[in-house]
Amino acid sequence: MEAALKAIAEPRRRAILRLIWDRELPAGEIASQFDVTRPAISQHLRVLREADLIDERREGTRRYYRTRPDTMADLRRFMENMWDESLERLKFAAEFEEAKQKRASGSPEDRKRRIH
Amino acid sequence: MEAALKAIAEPRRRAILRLIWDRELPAGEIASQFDVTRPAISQHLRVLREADLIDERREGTRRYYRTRPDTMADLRRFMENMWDESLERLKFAAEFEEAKQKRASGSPEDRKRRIH
DNA sequence: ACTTCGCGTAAGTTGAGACTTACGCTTTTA
DNA sequence: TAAAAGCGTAAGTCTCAACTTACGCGAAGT
Repeated sequence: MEAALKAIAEPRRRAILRLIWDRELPAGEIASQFDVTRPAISQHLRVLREADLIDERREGTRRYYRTRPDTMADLRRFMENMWDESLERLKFAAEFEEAKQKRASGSPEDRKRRIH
Repeated sequence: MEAALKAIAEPRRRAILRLIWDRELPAGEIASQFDVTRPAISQHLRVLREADLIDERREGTRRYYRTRPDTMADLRRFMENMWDESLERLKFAAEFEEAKQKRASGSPEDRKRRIH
């Protein structure tokens, strides 16, 4: 997950992922879409593969790559969880503040505490 | 958006975001939660602020920070869009393949093309 | 006014990462 | 079996980023 996050933080790797989302493509054809050398793309493909973001299939001398939907789904879920957690904690914090307000308006002790 | 993605790719910055999700905290208290020096945290806070992921409020000599829910929501939407696009393209590719199959089983020309 | 507090910033170091060129490996083809 | 195709890997360069220590700055206390 950590590896996947860092992998998609790189714009060129996101472009590669988009390129092989709906179809598998040999490394050479992927590289031909970019203005960097083939080894550079090969190294990007390695990063993506080690993050489980793409599959590799060898056929003769060619290597076909394709984006893995399941890991992409994990990534999406991770962001959703991050968001849901934040919402829950916000709700919790709001309730706590409300309770504090009530206590404060009731007791003089709390009123004093609120000053400082 | 690019900046936000790179910002959350760093584990320590995600930890900071979680720390100030439901409450604002002065820089010093944030730094005290980690085993790196205060300037290091200060620099992380700068990255997060420039990515619009946190808000800064100055009060006297203190600076209070808090996570911005709206930018976090943008980030979540970005991942969802990435995912939705992939689904659409997969569906499109599947329909195309199906059509190709039908044509192939009908015409001898296509059958020959399919071999190679 | 002087000091202390709570910070950010400057400058330097170190390691990671995005590239390049050179090379080597495996599979197909002549 | 020799050559070519289609790759990955090694090694080196350069930029960036995550730290460190040293310093500076404005606000608050004394």
